[in-house]
Amino acid sequence: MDERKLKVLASVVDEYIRTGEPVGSKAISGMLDIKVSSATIRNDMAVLEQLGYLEQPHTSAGRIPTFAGYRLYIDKFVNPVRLPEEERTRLDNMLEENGAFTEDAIIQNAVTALAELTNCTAVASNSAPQFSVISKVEVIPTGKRMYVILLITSGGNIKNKTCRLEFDLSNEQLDFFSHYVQENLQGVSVEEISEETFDKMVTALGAYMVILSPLVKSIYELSADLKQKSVTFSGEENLFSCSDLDKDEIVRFIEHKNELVNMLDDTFNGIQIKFGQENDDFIIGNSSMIVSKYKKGSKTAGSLGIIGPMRIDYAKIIPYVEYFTEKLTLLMSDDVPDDESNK
Amino acid sequence: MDERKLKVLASVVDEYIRTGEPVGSKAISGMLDIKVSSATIRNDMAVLEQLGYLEQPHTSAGRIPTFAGYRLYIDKFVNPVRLPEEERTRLDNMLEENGAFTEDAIIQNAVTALAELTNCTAVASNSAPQFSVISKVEVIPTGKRMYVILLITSGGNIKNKTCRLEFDLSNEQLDFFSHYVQENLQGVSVEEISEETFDKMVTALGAYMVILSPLVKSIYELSADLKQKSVTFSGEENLFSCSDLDKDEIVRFIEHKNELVNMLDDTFNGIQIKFGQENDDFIIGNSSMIVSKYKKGSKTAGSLGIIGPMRIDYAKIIPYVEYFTEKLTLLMSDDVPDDESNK
DNA sequence: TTTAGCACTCTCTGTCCCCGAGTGCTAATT
DNA sequence: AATTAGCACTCGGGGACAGAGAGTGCTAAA
Repeated sequence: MDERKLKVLASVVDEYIRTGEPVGSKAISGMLDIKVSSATIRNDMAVLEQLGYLEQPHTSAGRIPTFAGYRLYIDKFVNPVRLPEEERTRLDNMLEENGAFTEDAIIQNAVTALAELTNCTAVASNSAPQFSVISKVEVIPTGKRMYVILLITSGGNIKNKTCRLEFDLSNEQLDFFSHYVQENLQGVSVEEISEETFDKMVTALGAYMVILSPLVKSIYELSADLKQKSVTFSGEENLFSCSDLDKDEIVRFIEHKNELVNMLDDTFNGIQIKFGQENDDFIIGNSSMIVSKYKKGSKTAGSLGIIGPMRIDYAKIIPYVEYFTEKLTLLMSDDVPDDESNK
Repeated sequence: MDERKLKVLASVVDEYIRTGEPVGSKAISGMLDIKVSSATIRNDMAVLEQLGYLEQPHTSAGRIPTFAGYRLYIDKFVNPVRLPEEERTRLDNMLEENGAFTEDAIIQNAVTALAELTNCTAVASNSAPQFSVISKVEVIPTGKRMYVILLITSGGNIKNKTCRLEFDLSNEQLDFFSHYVQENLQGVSVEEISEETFDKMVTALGAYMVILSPLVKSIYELSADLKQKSVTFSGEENLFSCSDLDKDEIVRFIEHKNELVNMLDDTFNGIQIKFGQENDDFIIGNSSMIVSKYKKGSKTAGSLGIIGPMRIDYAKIIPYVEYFTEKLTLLMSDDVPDDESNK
C-alpha cells in the first residue's frame, strides 16, 4: 500500500467528514501536498475501492469511505492530542460539580459533561457498586407497618426501598432484625452477597420470617440492584441533529437503549471504536461509538463513551473520552469515602 | 348553527382523524344518516369554513378541522365511556405494581401505564411532597467526615444527599445535631419549612455552624427539593411514531420538557384539552394534550395526562386520564403511610 | 508512472402536461 | 327557501423529458 494512496484515503475521509458529500478526484488533487493530477487520483481511488476502503454511491459520484476505510483512517491518521492543562482542570470541575461525592453522581456528571462537550449522546455503564462494600444497612420505621430499608456502599451509592409488613413488629423484634442485618451485611462486599447469604438469614430468623419476610425480600432486591450493571445516558436528543442517522433507527435505539449494557463492556482496554453496521438490530446504522473502560481498583468497573455519527471529529473526541475514563478510574479508586473510619 | 351542519363537522373530524387526509363533500354525503347530496354538504362546509371550524389546505382539496373545529367536536360529540369494571381493576393493578407504596412510585406507575395504554407520551407533575409532613430526618455517618442526610415524608418520599465536612465531628456533636433537626423538623409539614426555619437553626447551632454548615446546607437543599414540583415522563419515543408531528419540534420539546411544569398545572379542574398552536415555542404544533388534576386531601397536588397528535381517539383516552387522576387522588389521600403510628 | 483528453454514466433540477379530486356557482327542481 | 344536478375551474401530484454538471474509466501520449 502506497504512501500516496494512504494520503488520498485520508483526504477522502477528511473531506467526507467535513462535507458529508461524496468526494471526487478533482477535489483531492487540489488539497494534497504533493502535486498530482486528478487522473492519478482517480487511479488511486480505483485501487482503494478494489481494496475495500472506498465505495461509490453510483457511477458518476465521488467516493465515500467504507467501514474499513474509516478504520484504517483512524488507525493511521488520528492522533489524539493531549488536552491542555486548563481544559483538564475545567473537566475536573465539571466532574465534581454540585458536590458529587458518590460514584453515581460522579458518573452522572461525567456523562452529562461528555454529552455537552461533544454534542453527542454520552453513555456509561457502571458495575462499580458490585465492587464496593456495604457500609450501612438501616431499617427505618416510617409508619404503621411501613419500613424503609436503606443500603449504603463504600462508594457512596445509596439504595432504598419502602416495604409494608403484614403483621405488627415490636420494637424488640425490629432491634433484633436491625442488629442481625448490620452484623451480617455491613462490611461485606457486594460481590460476596449471594443466595447463601439469604438462606443463612432465613434460617437464623426462623419463625420470625413470617413477620419479617417483606423486609428480607427488600434487602434481597436492593442487593440484587447493587450487583446489577446500570447504564446512564445523556444527550439522547443530540442524535436527532445528525442528518446522517436515520430517525426511525434512533427511535428504535432509544427504546432499546438498555440492551446496550452487554455490548458496552464487550471491549478491550483502551479506546475502542465501533461502527453501527446495518445488520445490527438495535444499533443505529452509520453510527460510531467511541468508548473506553474505567476501573475501580484492579477491576473493570464500567465503560464510558459517546455515540454519534461516523462522520465525526475523532481527533477531538477521543481525548475527552480518554481523559474522563482515566479520571473516573482515579475517582473510583481513591476518592470514595473511606469506610474504616465509620462512626 | 344547524343540526345538520354540526353532523357534517363531526363527520369531517371523525374521518380526518381516521385517515389523516382532507375530507371531501362526497365522502361525507355517503356517511351521514340523513341522505343529502354532496352539493348540500359543500354549502354546509363553506359555512363551517366561514365560521372558522374548517379549513382548506388548498382550493381543490377537502377540508380539515381547525383548532376551533376540534374544540367544538370534542365538546359536542365526544362522550367518554365509563371504563368497564374489569378494565378498572386491571388499571388498579398497574398502579400498584412492584409494591408501589410511595407517592413517587405510584405516580411513576401511573405515567408508565398511561403511556403504554395510549401509545402517547404520558406526563405528570407532582407537588404532593410539598403537602406532606416530614416524618423522618436521619444523619448517617458513612465515612471519614462523610454523612448522608435522609429525609422521609409522610407520603413515603425519600430524599438523600451525601455531604462532606471540612472538620471532624465528635459523636456528641453528631448526636446533638441529629436531635436538634429531629426535634425541629420531624412532624413539620414541608410547606411550613422556610428560610426562617433555617435562620433559627443557624442561631441555635451558634458556633457549631462552622463545622456543621455542609449538613445544614444539605438539609436546606433537600427540603427545597421537596417543595419543588417535579415532572415525570414516559413514552417520549411514542411521539416519533405520529406522522403528524414534526420531528424537529419533538426534539425541541424533549429538550425543554421540564419547562412544561408551569403550563401543566395551569388548568381548571376536570379534563382539559389543549392544542399545540404553532406559535408556542416549545410545544409541538398539531399536538394535543389531555390532562386532569389530582388532589392530595383538599389541595391540588399535580396533573396527569398525555401528549399526542390532535388526530387522536379522544373518546378512548379521556376515560383513562379521568380514571387515573381519580385514583391518584384516592391513593394520595388515603393510602399514604400513616405517620402518627411511628415507632 | 503520470497525465491530458474524451466519451460515457448517472443524478439532479426544472419544465411541461395531464389526471383526478374537489370546489364554487348557477340554474333547475322540490 | 332549501336542495340538487351540472359544469367550469383550480390546484397538487406524478410521469415524461431534456439539459446541466459532476465524476468516472479508458486510451494514448508524455
